[in-house]
Amino acid sequence: MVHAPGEEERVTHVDEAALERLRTRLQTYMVEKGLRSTAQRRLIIDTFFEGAPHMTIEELLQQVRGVDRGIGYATVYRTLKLLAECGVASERRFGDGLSRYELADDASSHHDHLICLSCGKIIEFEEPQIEALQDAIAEKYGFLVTSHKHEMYGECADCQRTKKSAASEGADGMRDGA
Amino acid sequence: MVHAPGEEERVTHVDEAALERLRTRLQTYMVEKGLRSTAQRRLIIDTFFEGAPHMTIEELLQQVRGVDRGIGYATVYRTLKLLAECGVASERRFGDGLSRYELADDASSHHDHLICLSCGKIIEFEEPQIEALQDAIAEKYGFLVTSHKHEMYGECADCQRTKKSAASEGADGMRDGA
DNA sequence: GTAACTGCAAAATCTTTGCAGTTCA
DNA sequence: TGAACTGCAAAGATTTTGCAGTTAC
Repeated sequence: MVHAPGEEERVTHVDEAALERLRTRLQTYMVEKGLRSTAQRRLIIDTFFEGAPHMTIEELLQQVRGVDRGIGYATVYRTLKLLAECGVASERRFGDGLSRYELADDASSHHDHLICLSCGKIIEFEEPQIEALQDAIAEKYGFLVTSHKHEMYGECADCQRTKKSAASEGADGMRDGA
Repeated sequence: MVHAPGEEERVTHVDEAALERLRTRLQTYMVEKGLRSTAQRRLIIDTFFEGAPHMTIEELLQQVRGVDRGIGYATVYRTLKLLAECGVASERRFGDGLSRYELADDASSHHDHLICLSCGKIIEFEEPQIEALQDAIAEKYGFLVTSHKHEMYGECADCQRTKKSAASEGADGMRDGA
């Protein structure tokens, strides 16, 4: 769980029932398509379900390699692609060039992101009024929305604080530095 | 201008005064940093300022090569990076793995995007109420927002219509074809 | 038994960088 | 003149793919 230390933890209370639903969906999909359950897949999938909310491929790989040293990039890529295909996971990119995956919105509720460009922290938020306005806009354009992405980039409270105290350390009793 | 044919064209009325401001900002930045104005840069920059709203690097390169066959990828990349550095352009990624650039928000007004996954069309929209809600959320988390991204993915009105008529063609007496 | 899966390494993309020659100021 | 710029090609980074061997069903 990578959440803002001082912040109350919003939104990421994963709903157990929804998690079960996702696992069932995956199960069904795999049976339908004649896909197999291998040790590697189980490990990757479990790690993904239980791990931090916005893991990169790299992070996930490192984590599964902690259990099974021999797992390769390709298997992780292929497995996450499988999860995305059946709607259990969504791929997200936050502009740092890395792909991250998160559980589909059924499990954690509908949410969007605040991303700190200083420390990389990702905070989730939820705002029903924004969702409502979005729907209105889509309707106005006759657009059928299947997914959306709403991200705000900037500096989190902690980093602002750190920067400010670093600045005042620099000299003496002066005020805020630019 | 890549806009929905039937749609009223929103937002992309570029404000000439703002455009001038951006050119001035660029000019100032280049002088400050001791950067030079070369024929290639001028061509790329003009093409970018006058071209379609969300060009990819590839598209921009093709367009400038129409004028000067010898321009290389690296120069386009470097020039757009320069524009982004001085706040004249912003890089955007819409999930197809390509970088696109658009003029900074000073020129066209604050806006966000509807992206059609069927035909790739990008529609811009503007919704002050959403901006206001965003600000409220950022404040709640003590977050200092420097930029944001709000995208809705789905199927545009045209593509829905096309798909529907394709479906009814399959059967009997259908109506309008796209 | 066989079709799906795995790991590896090679390939494919997109973007950045190093270099030698060119050009703006 | 000389630092900045350009084009090319090589290098990087991330993701995908081909293949030969392995394994689930």
